[in-house]
Amino acid sequence: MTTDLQRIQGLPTWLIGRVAARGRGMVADAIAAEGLKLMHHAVLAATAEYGPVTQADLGRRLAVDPKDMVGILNHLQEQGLVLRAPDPFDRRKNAVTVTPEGAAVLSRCGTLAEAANAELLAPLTPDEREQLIALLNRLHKAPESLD
Amino acid sequence: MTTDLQRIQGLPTWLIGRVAARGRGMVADAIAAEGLKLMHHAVLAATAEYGPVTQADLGRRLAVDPKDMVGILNHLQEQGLVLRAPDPFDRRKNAVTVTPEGAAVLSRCGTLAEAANAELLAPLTPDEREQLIALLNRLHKAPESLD
DNA sequence: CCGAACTCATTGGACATCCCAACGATAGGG
DNA sequence: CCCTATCGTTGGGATGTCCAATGAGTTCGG
Repeated sequence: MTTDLQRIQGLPTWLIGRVAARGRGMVADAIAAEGLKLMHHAVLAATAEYGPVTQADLGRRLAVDPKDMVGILNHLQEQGLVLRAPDPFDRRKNAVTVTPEGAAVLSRCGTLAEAANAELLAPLTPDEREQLIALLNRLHKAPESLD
Repeated sequence: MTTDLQRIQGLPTWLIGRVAARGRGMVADAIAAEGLKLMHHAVLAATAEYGPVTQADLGRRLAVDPKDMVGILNHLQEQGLVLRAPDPFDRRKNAVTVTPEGAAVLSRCGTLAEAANAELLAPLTPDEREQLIALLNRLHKAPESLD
């Protein structure tokens, strides 16, 4: 007999949620050594990639609420990792850029995050890790054609 | 050249987190039709499985904070889906049981949740779905021997 | 040129989750 | 009969996600 609980806990969404929560915690612990939270790390990386970029743009690319983006950038700015400068061509916008120190922190955090990922995937063989990533990529890229 | 952003967004933890968030939302939307939240559904299912069970037991099994368990059970009880009766053998405890209506809602929610899961995994073949579940199970069962 | 509609950054609040700490009532072991 | 532990409950705080609204500024149609 299959119970309702087993029915739920055997569901892929439940399983994925559990693994995601654990991985999230592991990466968060890892990059905490650099004083960054998960989203701070992502925002910093996106800022580095897209050069001078507006907050609204960052929010859209990372699916972060504008309100939360304000707080994240405040924190990053207080740590001297990013700069907010008024855009001379559109005075509504802030042009966000990465400082040299921000780039250095970003580089170190990337390494820490990769180490945490390796630890999470430790039970799998290299082949299996590629399988997992490939499967997840198909589930991720399926709905959102533009990202 | 690989940017820091791509470095992060290609990480398994990032992918899993995105897929988990989407799956969570899909299941939540599905069972919202029955007036239940995710945790309410899980608690209801655990209550159905373990028969008369104490709140503390439910909390331990589902890793839910006792404080939050109070609120969840209050809500379920207001909807007439569970009953809290004093345990005659240990008057500290509440024996939580599922009402017939709770069992009916639970059954319908299980079907809805499975439909949402099927939608999430639609891009994969049946074989690939089994692969994914097997890989996730190994990542999930690795750390916690008792669950 | 002017107003309507939009975008931008920011603020406010609603909720869920998680952690820590207490409390009165009750149970069990020494 | 104490001492310790557990149970349900209440309280507070920290964090993360989401939706609504505001004032400043921009764009576009008429």
